[in-house]
Amino acid sequence: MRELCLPFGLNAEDMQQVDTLVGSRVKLKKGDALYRAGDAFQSLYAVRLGSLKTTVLAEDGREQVSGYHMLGDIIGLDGIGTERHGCQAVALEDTEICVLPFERLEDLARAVPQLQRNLHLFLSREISRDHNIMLLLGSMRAEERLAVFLLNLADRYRRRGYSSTEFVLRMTREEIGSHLGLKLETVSRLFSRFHEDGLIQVQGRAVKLLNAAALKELIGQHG
Amino acid sequence: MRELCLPFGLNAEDMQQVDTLVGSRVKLKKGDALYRAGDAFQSLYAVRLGSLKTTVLAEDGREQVSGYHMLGDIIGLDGIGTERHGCQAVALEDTEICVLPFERLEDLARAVPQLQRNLHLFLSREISRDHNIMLLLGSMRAEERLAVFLLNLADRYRRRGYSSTEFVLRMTREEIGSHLGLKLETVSRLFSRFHEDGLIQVQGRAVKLLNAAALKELIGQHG
DNA sequence: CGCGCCGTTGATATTATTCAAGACCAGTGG
DNA sequence: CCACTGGTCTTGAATAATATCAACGGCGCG
Repeated sequence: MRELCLPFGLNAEDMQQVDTLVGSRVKLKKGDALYRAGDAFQSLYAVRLGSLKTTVLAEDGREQVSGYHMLGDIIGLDGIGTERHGCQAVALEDTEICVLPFERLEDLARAVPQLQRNLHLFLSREISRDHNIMLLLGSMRAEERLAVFLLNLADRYRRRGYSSTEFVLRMTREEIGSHLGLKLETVSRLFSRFHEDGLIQVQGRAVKLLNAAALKELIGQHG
Repeated sequence: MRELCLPFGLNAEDMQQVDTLVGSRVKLKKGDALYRAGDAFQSLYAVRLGSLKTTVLAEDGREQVSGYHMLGDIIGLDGIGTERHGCQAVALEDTEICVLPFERLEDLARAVPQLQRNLHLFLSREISRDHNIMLLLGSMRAEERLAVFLLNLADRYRRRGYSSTEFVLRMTREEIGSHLGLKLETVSRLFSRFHEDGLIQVQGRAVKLLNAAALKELIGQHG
């Protein structure tokens, strides 16, 4: 956990300080909201166990999954600027969260340069991540989008020490579609097609990547 | 400028410190790159005059306009996490930039809480902005996208004291399309349609909003 | 004046959505 | 134990939205 999260690279002394930061732990059941759009922003949250989706809401009620978050991810970063959360975070399974009160985090960041650096890294990476999703949504075909999604997921599991070729999706087809700017039927069809083509094996939410190289090749083949 | 930018809300004393931060000024001509994808990250940049587009690059060479930036905007935020700029910034007209060396900015932010706060605000707002673009790209129809784009532009001009109803686009149809996930022909057709429908007046890049309310209504009407 | 880039518009093709029906699956209560 | 239910997933056929291809007009600049 430490390796992935904010305290990365801190010495023992600083670490002690950071330990005082963690306000509390929260346990969520599947479907519980960690925060909702419009809630006052007070804290960032680190995922300790389980996974969540975050969704952006449009004024007209439209909703889009903006991210899928697992162990070590920091969420709530978009709330800093607006004092209100602009999106919603909902647990996809039983999940545990560390609450990081943001004012204390800012105070501590002034005292501990490495922590400041890490905070900036996380903020900036979120921006890069979002840019990549924009690229995906704006210029990729449906097929490519799903391939990117699967490979990205595989990579994140790998980094956390899980199998990168075999995993169980925590999202429904609809949630995946919402994240990728596609309809659930399209996602379903693509899974079937990938399966037929021998790229993956799919049974409901259980996915096995059979030919990651071919999935990678798929990306970059414009319509 | 100060109102919009990082030093917002600082007292005179702190302001003096911040003044020492600005490393240098850069002048760009139309088409010049402020930085390119892959360049080492060292500084953030504040737009003093003119405008730029930033573009994300995919591995396969695909390119997408990720943002359009004007007076007071801070760009380069995505480079912090990766040590390399993940995107490219190109001037759309003659443009002047303040260079803000990031290490010094971090040092100063530890000393000046309000500056730290502002930096976090900018980072977080960029995230919110990106989430909104994701929503646009993932769930809006072409028509809605252009309406959002125009209204957003109008709002930004308004805040800067320019006319919010009459302005000259600095981007080509292709660049607008790239930003909105559309082809240039589609953008052109939409401009024509909005014109026919009396929503806007358009002549090349000169745009006049005739009925902003109707444009707003347009948003939220799903396919 | 001529060249190149930009923008417009039409006809056609493609892609993804919509609508619709049914299968599957887990949990629930009889 | 089984039928029932609601949510999820799959698949097909028809449809709508946007992309592609292509031609041309205009404008600015050397």
